[in-house]
Amino acid sequence: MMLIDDLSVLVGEAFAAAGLDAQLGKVKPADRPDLAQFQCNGALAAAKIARQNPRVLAKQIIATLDGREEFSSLAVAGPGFINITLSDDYLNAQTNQLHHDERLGGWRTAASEKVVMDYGGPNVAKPLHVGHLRAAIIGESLKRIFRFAGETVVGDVHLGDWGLPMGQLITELKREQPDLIYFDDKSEGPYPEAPPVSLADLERLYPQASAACKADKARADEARLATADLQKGRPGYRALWRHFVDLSRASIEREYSDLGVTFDLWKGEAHADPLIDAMAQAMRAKGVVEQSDGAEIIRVEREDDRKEIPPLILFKSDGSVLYGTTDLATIVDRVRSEDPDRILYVVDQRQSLHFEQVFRAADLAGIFPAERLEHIGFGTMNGKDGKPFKTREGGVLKLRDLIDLVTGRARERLTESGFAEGYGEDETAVIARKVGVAALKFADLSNTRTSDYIFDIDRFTAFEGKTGPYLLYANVRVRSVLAKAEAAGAGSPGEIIIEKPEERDLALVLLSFPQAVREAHHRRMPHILCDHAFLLAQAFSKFYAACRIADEKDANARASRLSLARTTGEQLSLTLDLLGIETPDRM
RNA sequence: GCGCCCGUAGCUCAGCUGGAUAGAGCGCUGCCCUCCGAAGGCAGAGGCCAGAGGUUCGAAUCCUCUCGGGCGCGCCA
Repeated sequence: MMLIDDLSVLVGEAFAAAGLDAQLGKVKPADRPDLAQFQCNGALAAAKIARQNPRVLAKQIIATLDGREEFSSLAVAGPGFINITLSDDYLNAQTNQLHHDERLGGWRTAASEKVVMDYGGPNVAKPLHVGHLRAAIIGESLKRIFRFAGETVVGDVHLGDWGLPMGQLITELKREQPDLIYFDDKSEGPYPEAPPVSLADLERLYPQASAACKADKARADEARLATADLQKGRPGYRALWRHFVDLSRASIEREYSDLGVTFDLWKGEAHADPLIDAMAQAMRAKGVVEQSDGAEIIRVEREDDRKEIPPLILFKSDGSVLYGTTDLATIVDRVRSEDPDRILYVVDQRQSLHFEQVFRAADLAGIFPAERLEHIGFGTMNGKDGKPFKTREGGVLKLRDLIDLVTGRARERLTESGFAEGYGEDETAVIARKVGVAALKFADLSNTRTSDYIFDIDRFTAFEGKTGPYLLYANVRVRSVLAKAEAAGAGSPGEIIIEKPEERDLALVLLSFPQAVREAHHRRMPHILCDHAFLLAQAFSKFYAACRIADEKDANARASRLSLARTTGEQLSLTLDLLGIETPDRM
């Protein structure tokens, strides 16, 4: 069910009856809510094609529709807009239907697909930082939206566990503890079960190594060599690497989980490694691989390219692989183990050229069709100076610190407002975390996915206005009023009969939910659902301010409003859930 | 150099498959709790949609150019 489609069909039939394209009957919410609820601009377009007066055409369309029970008013306005207002009977019927729908009107795709979604990309030995935030929360939301829309989704973290950083770690550790058995080139194991380092060591070693390699070419070469050895299977290095990965994974998983982000697969670049040789063989046999300066490359440029697309390097001149190679092999792995219809990469927009190369190479090699590989790029989080965000000390802000910060602010706010009085320490802590994380996620998700935005800590921890906490607050008030009604024996929710303008507006927002889901899914844009959640919470707040609910004297009105409130609460929590935002029962 | 993205209210952002008076939040000025949670509601001030051309009955939206900002461009990930 989708109100706007039903209306479009009706109006489209009127256009068809006039000998015009039914597509012209497309109805959308009115730009001028003071004049109507919906509008159709088709007469203007039709007039252009048919070389007729748009107002005359619009009148003709209206004449066909006039008298239908769906409408209370149809009018021509301005140059030829058709303004549409629904009859309350029709609106009541639609709203009651939505109220009884298990999916609250939620849209579902007609052609369900199996989708692998890649929205992780954390690196071994590096704690998550704000740079991982967007991928994680946009990906988590898209996963939920896709699933709600009826797709089958497999989320994969795609751990960065196989590149040069691994060689850097190995060589750095070797400098500190050269006597470890892992570095003995005569040893083939077995190696100790316990890791030779702690997580803290790892997080210290990596930046140390990275800086050293940048400063000193010899160190960089050494790390490159170690990377190549690791990839070739040197036993000591493999054993050491296993420890690194295991240590990191546990910590990374915990941090994602604090954000409410989960993955179905915890594979990494290394999983694809064993597939590389056979893949390369097949590619060579297919004739898509060339030699160039000692490296093996795949040329992916095309005649009609507007820019130069560099070739994808399959093997470097020293024989080791790059992330393009592992990305390709990862597609091979995903095809084998998941057999997906589509693969989505939720990765920073700046990687777009890389993905273009990988997608083309995959297509050329017959691994997977490029049109079913999508780079869901997102904008960079910048500081107030417009450059990628850095802390005052110039470092990257760790996700853990950010979560602690917003949770702390939420906690302060909770105590000063007196909301959490008498809730007990455990519950208060849980609420503070939910409120803080909701603020964080909503602030990020409500930006258009593809655009860069300014990371402003005050905005991320704001609790008024268009924020996560405002939505949680609205949701909590719905629950609260319903609980009060029940406690007071106010009867149960009944048939929705709209009387006041605030009720009408709320109903219209409720009925726009399916569109929001369809649009968010179609464009892979969670911010569309953020807007819906905000509009819904706002419409509810106005309704709540204007109408008595639990203590309304008239029993029919009370039952109707209880239904409206309940439906609003359900749809609001559902929408928040699709955004990956947890809702406390009270706060 | 080539290519991509962006420039909308004091600030942060929507709107961009062309359509009426360009929206929201924050901030600012007022008002509203003897009434279901004021993290709320109501009202107000605030914009030549970077600039210049063009297409069109109609442009924030499409095209061209200019200015300003960001990003990417074969052996890092």
